[in-house]
Amino acid sequence: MEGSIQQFIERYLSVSFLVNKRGAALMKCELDDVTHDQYYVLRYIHKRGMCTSTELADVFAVNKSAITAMTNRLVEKGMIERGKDGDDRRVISLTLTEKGKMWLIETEQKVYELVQTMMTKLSYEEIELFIQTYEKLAKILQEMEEKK
Amino acid sequence: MEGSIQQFIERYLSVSFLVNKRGAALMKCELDDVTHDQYYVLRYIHKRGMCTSTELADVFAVNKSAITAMTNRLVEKGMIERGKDGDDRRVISLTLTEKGKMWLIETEQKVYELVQTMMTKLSYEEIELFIQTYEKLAKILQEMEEKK
DNA sequence: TTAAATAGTTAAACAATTGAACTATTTCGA
DNA sequence: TCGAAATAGTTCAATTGTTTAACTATTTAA
Repeated sequence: MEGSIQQFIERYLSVSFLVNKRGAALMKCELDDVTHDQYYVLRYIHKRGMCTSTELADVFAVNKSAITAMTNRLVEKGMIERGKDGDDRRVISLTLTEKGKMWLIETEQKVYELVQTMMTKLSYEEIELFIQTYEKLAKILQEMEEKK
Repeated sequence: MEGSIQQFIERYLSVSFLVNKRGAALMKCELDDVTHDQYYVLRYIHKRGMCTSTELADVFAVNKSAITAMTNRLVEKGMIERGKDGDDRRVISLTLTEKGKMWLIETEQKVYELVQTMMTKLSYEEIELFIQTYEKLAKILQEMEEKK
């Protein structure tokens, strides 16, 4: 039993790193001059409608200054814009520009096709179970992080 | 049915990115002055006993010059060493130094504990199925890459 | 035997990241 | 209510990972 857990850990470490590296490499082909990380930031902002630097830094588990740098690049590319709103004048809201929305919708299409070709090699049930467990892991990781 | 696949893709994209970012952030705490990527390179070399730049570049899906840069840093840190061996004098073999081995063994311990705390929140069967599917995905990705 | 292929390096450029110091604004407790 | 502490975001310098193109050295093969 103990030995098996060890093996699980070993297998998990190997496979998770590989799938991510290779997945990112494949996705990059569909992303024009936007990077992999930038794509996820655009996705997140779009899903939320708008958000703040602090929220992005929390969600992606990086420093706020990393977010400033990334959003600078996205603003330069015309994908997002900064705006002041709300009563708190310290807060800066980030939203997609029209160009950003257009780009995202187009790109989501391509990325979806990519993920779909990958997924359709598995059964419906297998995907369902896999994602469910993955989501549990996300929750567990978040709790572990909060404990620190 | 179509709608569900769309949702799977959406959920997969969100959760895979998050688990990786957060997982990497947690792991980083255990890695002293070695980075997350460097850790995986050390792991890989250790598992294989020795390997070459070209092999690393293939496995991690990056350019060979990226590997040169990384191995330079690992050599500077005294973790690995370059050696000539074999008949082909173009090939440079990469192996862990004693210090590198020591460090890896110590660190694997800590990382294993981390992954273990994560995994023990799931049932044995769930982990088994999850990793099996993950490994299938790795294989599928590799095939997709080769097709290009 | 020479042309093509392969293994690896170098250099310039860019993206992501951290940490510390900073500005501007808000919150809160005495 | 006032002043100190907290919060939101930026700036700057440094490190790391990455790509691309040009390069050296060696091997393979026509």
